[in-house]
Amino acid sequence: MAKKNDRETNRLDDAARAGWLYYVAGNNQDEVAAKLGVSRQTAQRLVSLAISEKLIKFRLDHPIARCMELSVKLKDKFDLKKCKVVPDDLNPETSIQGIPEVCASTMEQFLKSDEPKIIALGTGRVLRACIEQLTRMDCPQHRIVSLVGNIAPDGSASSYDVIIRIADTIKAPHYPMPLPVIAASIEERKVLQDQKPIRNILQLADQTDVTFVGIGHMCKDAPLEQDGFITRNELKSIVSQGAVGEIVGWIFDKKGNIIKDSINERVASAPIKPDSEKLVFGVVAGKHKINAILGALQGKLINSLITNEYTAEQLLKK
Amino acid sequence: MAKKNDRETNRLDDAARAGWLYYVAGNNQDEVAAKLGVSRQTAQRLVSLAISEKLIKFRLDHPIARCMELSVKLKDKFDLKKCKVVPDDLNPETSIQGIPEVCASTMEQFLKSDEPKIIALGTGRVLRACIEQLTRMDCPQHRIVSLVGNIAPDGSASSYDVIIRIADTIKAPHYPMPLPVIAASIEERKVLQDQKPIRNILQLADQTDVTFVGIGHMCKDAPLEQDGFITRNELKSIVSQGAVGEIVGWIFDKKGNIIKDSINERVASAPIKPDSEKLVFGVVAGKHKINAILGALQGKLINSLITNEYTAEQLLKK
DNA sequence: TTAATGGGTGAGCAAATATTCGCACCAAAA
DNA sequence: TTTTGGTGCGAATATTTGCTCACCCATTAA
Repeated sequence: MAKKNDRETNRLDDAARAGWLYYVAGNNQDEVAAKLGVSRQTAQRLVSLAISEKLIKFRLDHPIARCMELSVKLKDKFDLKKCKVVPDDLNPETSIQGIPEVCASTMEQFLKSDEPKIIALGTGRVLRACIEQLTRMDCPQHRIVSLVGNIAPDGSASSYDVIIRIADTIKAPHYPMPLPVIAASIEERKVLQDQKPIRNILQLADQTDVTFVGIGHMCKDAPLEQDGFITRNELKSIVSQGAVGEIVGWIFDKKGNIIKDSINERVASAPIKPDSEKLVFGVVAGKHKINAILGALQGKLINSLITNEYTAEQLLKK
Repeated sequence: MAKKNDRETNRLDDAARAGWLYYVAGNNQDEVAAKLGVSRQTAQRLVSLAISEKLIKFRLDHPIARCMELSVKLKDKFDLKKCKVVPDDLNPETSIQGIPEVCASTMEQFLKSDEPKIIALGTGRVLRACIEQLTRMDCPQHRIVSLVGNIAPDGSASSYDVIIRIADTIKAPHYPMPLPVIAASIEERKVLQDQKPIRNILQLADQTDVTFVGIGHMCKDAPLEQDGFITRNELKSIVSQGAVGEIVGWIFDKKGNIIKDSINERVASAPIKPDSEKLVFGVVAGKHKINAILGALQGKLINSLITNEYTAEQLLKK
């Protein structure tokens, strides 16, 4: 017994030595092998043993390290396909500092592809900031489709519509949706959506390869209300039914279920499919968005996330 | 200016990310590249940037780590060819715990070689313990030679002679030195050493490829006195001349110079050559040995060291 | 405007590292 | 004693990594 223990300990000692020589002293495995008087293969085994036995630890001295950790934890906890966490700056509770840059570079990864892709976008302040960070490029192979109407209640084009803006930057065929976000009635929605071009767009939206959406909160200063798509009373009513957030107009509860309500019945946006096979990025951060994000994650309305440290930490606390 | 700064910061951020993904998350460089949206080459550059910028730190969670550090420092400070430091256990001030094993495995490295080698050994408690740790093997290609006489003043063979013991274990031709450590007079030494076989042995000792010796201290309980090779008065006398230690009977001062004294003139051991090209291991540890070791190191009587953490630390303090 | 400069890039190759496989060894069980 | 399961080894092989080189592109100086 003691013998066996001894032998194991010795092996671990050697592993530690090998790990030290390899990582700390910067020897290669041949040198490690020579210094330890063993074959190179054995040295390699010892090094990998040192790693697998956690004798050797890697530590990253950089603020980014925390973000990477959070990202992995979020992926784990919410079963995300992708997750990026940007470092906090000042006011991480309210600022989206840094997110647009990361979102833009994520988008660019897809845009750089030669293979034609359909990219779907929501609207909102965050996405708007994101596309402003995109670098100019020629992407005639891709199609950009809007999931959500761009017509404000007063008839003007929504100033947060992103499709028009992105068109300049990346020179791709683009498909804005000339509809209000929320129709006046169920009938109106039906008529509007039955238009041939709109049907076309909806069909495109159904085939999307990757989606980027913001997430709206439903408490005070809800974007839907702020932009005049719903009234304060409608807001109160739907919140009383459990609404915590909204994606391209679809209002959901804390489980991520779309609430059956007269508002949702009039939403003219493309439908959102829970648990999509394709990447669906939520691009969102902030204290007042936490519950909305949690809902979206619960219902798998999104399967990827771009957020900041603060928000990531809050999400992990729940 | 700010722009350039930003770009550099971003690059470091990416390097940190790459380093994290590579070392902490265990991705390979292709995966890192994919996740960062860059080419593999770029990912590789980022990873090596993370190393060269010291963003990533390696830490070894194992007692061995400290030993390796000490070993490197000792090598550096005393210009050693080899140095092994074994982890402290209980009573590192007096115990040689662990040293025999390491010394034995060091010896085995040489013994395993197919190329014939001449291996020289001193005597002493530590070396004796070392050869007891040797595993049995057939080494007819090597020759083992003793540097020091094995005859005690009373005519018996010294019980700490290691040559005889090692012969059983490794089945190599061996050359014990049938002499007292210290002759009764200069004339006796000359006569003894002029014997043909002894001359042969001394010549062999001169060609040694690698040497292992203990180091004796000269203060209270000096091994030379304990074993009856010198009297207490002789000890006192030579200590008053600056003696701090002895190797195979040669007594030296704190500079490592062999003291010109009537004792040293009678030492019948093979001469020790300072600053040898070949490896000369001192195998030694303990509080009361520190000054002796320091002397031997100063005079380059040894150029390699096997010791324990405690001793290593003490040596570095001086 | 053009030419030089310098940093970054990908391709391709060489070096280093990881893995797989068959074998030998050892210790516990039969 | 033989068997058996586990473990480590070297050799061969597959994969990964590091390096060099030619090139590109943005910036700067002429």
